[in-house]
Amino acid sequence: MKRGYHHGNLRQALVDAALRLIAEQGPTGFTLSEAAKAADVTPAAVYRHFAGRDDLIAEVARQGYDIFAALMEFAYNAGKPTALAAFEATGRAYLAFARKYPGHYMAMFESGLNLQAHPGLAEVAQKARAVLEQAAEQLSQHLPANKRPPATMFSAHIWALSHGVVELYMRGAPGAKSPFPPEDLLETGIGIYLRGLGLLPPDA
Amino acid sequence: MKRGYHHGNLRQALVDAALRLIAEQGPTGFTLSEAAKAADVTPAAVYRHFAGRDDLIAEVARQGYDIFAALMEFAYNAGKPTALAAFEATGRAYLAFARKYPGHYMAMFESGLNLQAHPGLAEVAQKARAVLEQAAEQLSQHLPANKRPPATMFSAHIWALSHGVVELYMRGAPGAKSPFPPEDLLETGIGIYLRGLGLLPPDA
DNA sequence: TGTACATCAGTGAACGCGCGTTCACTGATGTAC
DNA sequence: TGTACATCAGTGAACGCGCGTTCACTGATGTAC
Repeated sequence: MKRGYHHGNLRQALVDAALRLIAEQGPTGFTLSEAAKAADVTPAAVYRHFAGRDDLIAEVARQGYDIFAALMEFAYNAGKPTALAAFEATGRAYLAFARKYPGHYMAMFESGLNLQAHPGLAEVAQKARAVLEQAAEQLSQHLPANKRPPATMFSAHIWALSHGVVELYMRGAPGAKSPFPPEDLLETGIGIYLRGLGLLPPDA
Repeated sequence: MKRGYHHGNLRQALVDAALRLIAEQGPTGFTLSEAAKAADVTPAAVYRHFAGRDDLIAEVARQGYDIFAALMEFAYNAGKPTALAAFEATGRAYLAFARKYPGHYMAMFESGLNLQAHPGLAEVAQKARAVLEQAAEQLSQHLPANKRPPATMFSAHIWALSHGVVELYMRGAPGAKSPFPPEDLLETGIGIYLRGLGLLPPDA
């Protein structure tokens, strides 16, 4: 494990330590000093790689959005050629991401950091959002134009439902336990929603 | 404003100060010392009325659940005799509560406090939840028994959607701005969902 | 291959700060007579 | 109504702590010759 005086890749080691700490204690419980200690390094060393605490969290979020966008993109492509299958796959991918990358997810959605304040963060966040919007756009082509809701509203509904399921039913949740597996909850919820749009047969 | 040496109702004054601070800075940014200062009192005085910082937050949440349950109950009753109207009214009430009582809302859903750790908190939370579940139960009576989802799943969907809308589209949101008014987003989302359940005509 | 030197990643000590919490206290308030 | 006294809400000082951040430094690494 001895890597000599210089660390080798301290920057990413700090990100990884931050990820673990954020997943364990939430983004606000996370401290720069702890992350430094976890990486076997003095707190001051962090400043060789990041402007400060917020900048480290922002980098975690940035990597999160990257992974997230890639995952959504992959799910979307895997679901093609059916617009419906592609759309449903992105919904599942949302939850899978939240489960598999809790530290990233928290840094992205629960740290309260300002997307505009960190260069590049807003763009990569928008890129992730765009995948879902594209899936919604394609799917809404299957609706008669007159009763077609805007695709952005469409995807906002799904995004909100997914986020709500994660926050309320996937976390160790405040005291209560989930009545249903989050995955089932989202799956059925999206199913009912799509039926309501006329994209699934009423008796499916 | 002089109320003499004794404060009069310091307990509630501290709760009110906490509410304002939590609404402004989030539940984790909130400090006991600031709350004390806002109530024109020494930090130590807080300990005459609360066991500590967490206990004060818990009391804010407790009062929040009380108001929340009352609001939901009122909306539910005002929507009767139609099960559908009653149900939709509770959805609107959820958002109205989040908007009108942001400090309470944050203490309840974003402070990460353990419902079980504070006596009475779990009960009052359950009471609030029960109102929505009751509305869902009644509404699901209008569905053929064979294709009726469990009412708890039903209400979980609506709860998740509502919470997601609040977190993602009602807050000053991380950098982005909402594409739609949150109220519209929830209204249309619930509408589509109910149509999917067969509780609204397909062309409504 | 060997030497001199520049670079710069990480050190270690220190800082000022605000936090939650404790403690012995004081003096306004309420009550008993 | 007046006096003596018990209560207890709020004071003020102090504590230990961990935080984010700064600074002059050191010594391992990489490069030029």
